[in-house]
Amino acid sequence: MKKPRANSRDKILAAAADVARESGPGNLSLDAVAQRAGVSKGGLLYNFPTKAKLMQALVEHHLQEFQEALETARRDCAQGNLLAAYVKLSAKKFEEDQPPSAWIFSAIAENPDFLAPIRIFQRELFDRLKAETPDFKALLLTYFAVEGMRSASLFDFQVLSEQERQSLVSSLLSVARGNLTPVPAPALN
Amino acid sequence: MKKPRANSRDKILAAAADVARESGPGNLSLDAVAQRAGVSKGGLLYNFPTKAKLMQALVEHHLQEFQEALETARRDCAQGNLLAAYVKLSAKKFEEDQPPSAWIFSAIAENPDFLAPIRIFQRELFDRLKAETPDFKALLLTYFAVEGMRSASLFDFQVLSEQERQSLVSSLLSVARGNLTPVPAPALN
DNA sequence: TTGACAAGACCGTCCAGACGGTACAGTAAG
DNA sequence: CTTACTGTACCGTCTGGACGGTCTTGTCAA
Repeated sequence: MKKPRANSRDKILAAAADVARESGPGNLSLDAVAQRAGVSKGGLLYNFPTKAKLMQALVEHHLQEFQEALETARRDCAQGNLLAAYVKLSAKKFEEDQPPSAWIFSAIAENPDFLAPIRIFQRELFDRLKAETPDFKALLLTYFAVEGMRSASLFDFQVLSEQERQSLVSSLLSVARGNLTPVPAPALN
Repeated sequence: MKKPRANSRDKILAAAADVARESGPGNLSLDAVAQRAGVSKGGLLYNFPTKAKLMQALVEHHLQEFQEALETARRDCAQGNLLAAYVKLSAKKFEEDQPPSAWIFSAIAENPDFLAPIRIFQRELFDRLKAETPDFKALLLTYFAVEGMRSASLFDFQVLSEQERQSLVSSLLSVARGNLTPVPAPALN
């Protein structure tokens, strides 16, 4: 709880993600992470006493970040439409050239149980969407199409052109806003 | 040309998938695979001279299998609708309780380049779909929703109930068959 | 028919290197 | 004095894979 020299934890987390991307998810070694973070191995193990803890922190850090971004995006979104915010935020992430995604595979390789927090997150998010979205079928379509795009970006399948992707995103947004199918009432806040 | 004792290659491939699922994708060792396949390590290395070759074979085997299943599904499908066949085949795979998917993570952990054949496959499939599907927007929606479901099944995110999944699949099928918007009417067939 | 030979298919062992983690002494800052 | 490290040395384990030997099967001349 005292002050770290510089914020070592965050540096290490970022370094871990970098190493995973550059050396491949299966070659994430503690030595490499320490070196990359500009930290001694002792220092690394001081912050994360075990590799598993590092992975766990990586997952939790990412989830927290996404959560906050989602809340922000929602505020910026018309009528606080959660589904639309989700689509928009996800689309923005897919545009980034350097997907910081490889670390996930490292975590899975280390131990598939590290997916559990993500599972919970995903489930809760979907439940919220279910509660807030009037047209359930539209939700299903939109949500899974977004997940499909996420999957494509994760595995680096570049199937769509820039143009096509934008077209898809705007389709999704209009479905999310309830335009494609007859909708009983606009989402109330 | 010559006769293998029993079909060792296939046994090894299956064993590798099993071990990946049971021991975790990061713990796929040659010894474990050999033991599981009822083959000595030497015998394993004879069939697949390196671990990388094993992984490659795993990927190619799977791709070939999927390709054949898709062609079959298409023949069984009304009007040879490729998109509908794709939806149906994928939906069938998602229903299987025991997703043989973990081996993919092993391959990625070993070397992310093993995704390349899958990328090519995906791209070619999408091009075929593009050529054969009149409504491009409907294709985008359907294709990525299917990929989203595949992703969910791969990571074992069980967000949907049985009922909900069937509802989504039938929505997708009706979109695939050329009904412009997702339709509330129950799909036949 | 038989025996010799070659090649294919597989076994079992050994090893060098990598990796996670420990231990511990030192040190700069607050 | 405590916190937050650095740096070095070290240990035990696991793993890919090289290697040499063995068993099986097919071929073909005598």
